[in-house]
Amino acid sequence: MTIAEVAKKFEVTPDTLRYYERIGLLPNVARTSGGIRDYSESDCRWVEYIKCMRSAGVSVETLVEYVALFHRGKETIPARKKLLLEQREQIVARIQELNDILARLNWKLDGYEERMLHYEENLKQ
Amino acid sequence: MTIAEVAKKFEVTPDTLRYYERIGLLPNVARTSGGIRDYSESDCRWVEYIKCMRSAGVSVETLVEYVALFHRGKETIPARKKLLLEQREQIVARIQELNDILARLNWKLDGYEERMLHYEENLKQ
DNA sequence: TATTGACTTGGCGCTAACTCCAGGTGATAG
DNA sequence: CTATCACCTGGAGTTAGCGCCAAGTCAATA
Repeated sequence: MTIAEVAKKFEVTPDTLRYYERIGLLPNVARTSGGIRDYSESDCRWVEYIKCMRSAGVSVETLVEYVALFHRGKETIPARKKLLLEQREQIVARIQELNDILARLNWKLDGYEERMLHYEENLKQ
Repeated sequence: MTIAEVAKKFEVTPDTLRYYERIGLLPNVARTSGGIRDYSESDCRWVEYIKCMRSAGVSVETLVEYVALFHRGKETIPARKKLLLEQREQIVARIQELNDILARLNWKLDGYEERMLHYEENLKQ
């Protein structure tokens, strides 16, 4: 697939794909004889995975580290698992935090319900 | 309270507090005769609220908008409520998104469990 | 009176993660 | 043959949200 096709499919810009390649997040993308990028199925799966993890707030730096470990082979499986576990913990903590804030926001919105009733009551007079 | 006291109490830097004031997020902070900031109880509640909403990912820009509405009085209550409802929706969506990613990460980690068992099995031989 | 030490302002610097641009190349359509 | 068009590279620019620093002021202490 060309860079434009991949970009469209996964809703990223070609610039972002080139950027990811430059920093080592998407290494080994094949080229045609003319030097044009030709993304494989595997590359696409990586793009999808990266998009997913990025949207979870995982930093590009961490993902670069993960990709680097992956390309060093089986011996890095424990290290990769450790990285994933850390990320999971962060996501769990983040969900907890957001739930707490959500509760607070709901409470605040209850207050607004009341105040709006008062306000509208005053308008009637 | 002085800026240093507020900063320590809410775990922000004095620079951040001055920054918030500059952009209109923390308006009307009183000053002593010498020109030194003197935070009121109300100011402190705002700082705490801002910290909370910022940690939920609400942008500084949105908070400035909310604060501006607040200072325009009761007539902006519906508008403020609308802002809060929008923020709630975003947080709910974010929690949903994170839960989905968490599920995927758990699934991936299951795969790592298996692979690590294989790997260790191979080491024994 | 002189020296701290916390505070003041204005403004430049910094990081992450892109985003854009100029100038150049290769394949294809007319 | 040339003109278009998508792609290439290297590098500079952008945005949010602060952080840092110099130079100056003020109140309290030695």
